[in-house]
Amino acid sequence: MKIESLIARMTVDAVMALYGQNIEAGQVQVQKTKKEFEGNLTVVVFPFLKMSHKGPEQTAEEIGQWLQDNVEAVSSFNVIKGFLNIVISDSVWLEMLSQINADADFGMKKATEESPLVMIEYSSPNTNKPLHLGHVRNNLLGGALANIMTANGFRVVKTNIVNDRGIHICKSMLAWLKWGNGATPESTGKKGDHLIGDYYVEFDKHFRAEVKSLLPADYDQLDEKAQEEAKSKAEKESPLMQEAHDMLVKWEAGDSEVRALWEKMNSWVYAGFDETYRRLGVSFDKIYYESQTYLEGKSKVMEGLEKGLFFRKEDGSVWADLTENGLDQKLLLRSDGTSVYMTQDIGTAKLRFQDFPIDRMIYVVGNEQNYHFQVLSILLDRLGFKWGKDLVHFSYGMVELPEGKMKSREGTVVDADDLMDEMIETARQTSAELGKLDGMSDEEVDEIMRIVGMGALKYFILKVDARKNMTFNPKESIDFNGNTGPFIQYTYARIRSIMRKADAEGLKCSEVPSMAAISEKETGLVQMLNSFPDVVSQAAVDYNPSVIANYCYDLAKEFNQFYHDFSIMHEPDLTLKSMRLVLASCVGKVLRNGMGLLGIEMPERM
RNA sequence: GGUUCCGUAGCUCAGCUGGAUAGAGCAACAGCCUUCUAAGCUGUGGGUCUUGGGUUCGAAUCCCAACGGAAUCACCA
Repeated sequence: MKIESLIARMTVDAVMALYGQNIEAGQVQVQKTKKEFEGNLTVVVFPFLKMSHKGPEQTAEEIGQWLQDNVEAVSSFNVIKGFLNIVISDSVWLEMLSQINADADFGMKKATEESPLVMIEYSSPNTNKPLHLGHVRNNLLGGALANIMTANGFRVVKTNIVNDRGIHICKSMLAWLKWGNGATPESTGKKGDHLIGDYYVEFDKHFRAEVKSLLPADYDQLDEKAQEEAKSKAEKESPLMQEAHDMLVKWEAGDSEVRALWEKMNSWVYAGFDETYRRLGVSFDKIYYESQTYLEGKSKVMEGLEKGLFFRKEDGSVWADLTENGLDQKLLLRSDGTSVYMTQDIGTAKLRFQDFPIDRMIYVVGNEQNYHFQVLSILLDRLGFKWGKDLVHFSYGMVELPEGKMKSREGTVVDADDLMDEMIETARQTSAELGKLDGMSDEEVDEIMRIVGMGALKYFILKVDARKNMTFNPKESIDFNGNTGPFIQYTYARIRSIMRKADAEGLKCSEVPSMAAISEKETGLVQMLNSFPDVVSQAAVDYNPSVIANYCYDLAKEFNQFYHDFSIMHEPDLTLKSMRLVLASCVGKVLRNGMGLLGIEMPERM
């Protein structure tokens, strides 16, 4: 049993024995004792004053005395105001450490056949542009969440819905045909997704020039409203846009030439995405493509229409009435019968449910789509999906630049590949300045700099609460000091260094000596380690990887102070030395496990 | 205007199932490399937790209101 629960339960007994009152264990507040006071655990006694009819000090004194007399684990206590600080005996800590040490997968639960099946959707890119910083946050959160759910004993299916059809793809295709001169990733040496992205930009450039030329001569003299109308008219008349639309129509009709080009260009993009995913360290168990799911949604909506769940307007469009849910009416099929975004998500849900017995569905999608998922949840529930009502929209905040949102028009979009390259390069420079690279082979340097650079990037993004918008300043490159990934990696590398030295001396750290004297600093570390499983489960309950990141930082920080105050390898007392080796080894293990959940690798040296 | 989210140190963020003197990092300043890796450690300065009410023995945390910011409310995806 956990030591906190034990104390809470024994406090219940104490209140019964002393005051004859029955309370629940849940009513007892047991918390970690603050650093400046002596003790390991603190019981807040204010809630019991009504039962004891005595002052806080006296009540705490009585309960403390009872606990010390009746509970073996309690070795002493002290009272400050209404706070009962309890000192837990050394043997309890040593036993706890021994258990943590014995469990290689400490904090990780295993799934069984009966475990609930959770499907997590993340990434969900469009195939007309390369991935940017916003996608990086999405992918890292999605990947981390998948790890966290797995560590909590769920069966997890990671999925990706690729938006591979639509007008935006046609724009890229058209631009490539017109101005591409047959360029390929091979001929240009460019990643496929970047190549396609360039033609998307190219289209936009020509398109805007064309629109400008189509504007009436007196455009500048018009008032704002008239300007807007004129612009919208010009955009519709634009031959380029018409061509793109024609291409989309051909695509829908299955025109073999258009389809062949579409497939060729998409395959370039996928090759590019795969490389970015590989570097980010994320993967998927099942990928869906909108080109394969968008028709499914239509049939599902028609099914709902027949059942009377939806209604048809005079112009032929199909709607859902959500007024009883406090929302508006929502379009599901256009008057021309084509599907909208919502329809596609319904279709995707249908296919997923056919493919897997899903118990819970988590969508990792930005908070700009909160309304969409509120509606989707209601619609899926009406259509009879058992997880529809409780679908989880893991809604994360936007990544903003100091001057505001990223805008592709202004060229302020932070590209994912560039960012990773920069992080690794910065890691290399920093390391070289610190003289860390001496005596390492080129391969070793490459590998460690990749781990450190990516660790800095991932930690930077995952340490902040997923729900909040975050600011990224490209000019001030991501830090390597303080509350950062590299700090935690560095702490780990030092622990590994100690382990190598111990190994060279022939010391084993498999067992905890039962009689070692353990200091307050050490019990603090053991207590922290022991709370790791709670942190992991809290991260899953709140859908928030940041609690793990912040926990790892706290643990690493605490160990660094310990490392500074105590010498492990120079400790003459062998019992103490052996206990500290186990402690260091456990800290290393928990740091590796915790950071592993965030998808952050740990270097053996750095 | 409706809905949702956010407002904590100069900056970036923790803390939020109510508990002790609100914590880190960055930036500034002062120390520490004969000691297991100084990407580290120690210290100093920096706060009306947006504001005003309410509940409570006790509120950054819960409730209400105001102010400020973001997102969304498309026959876009």
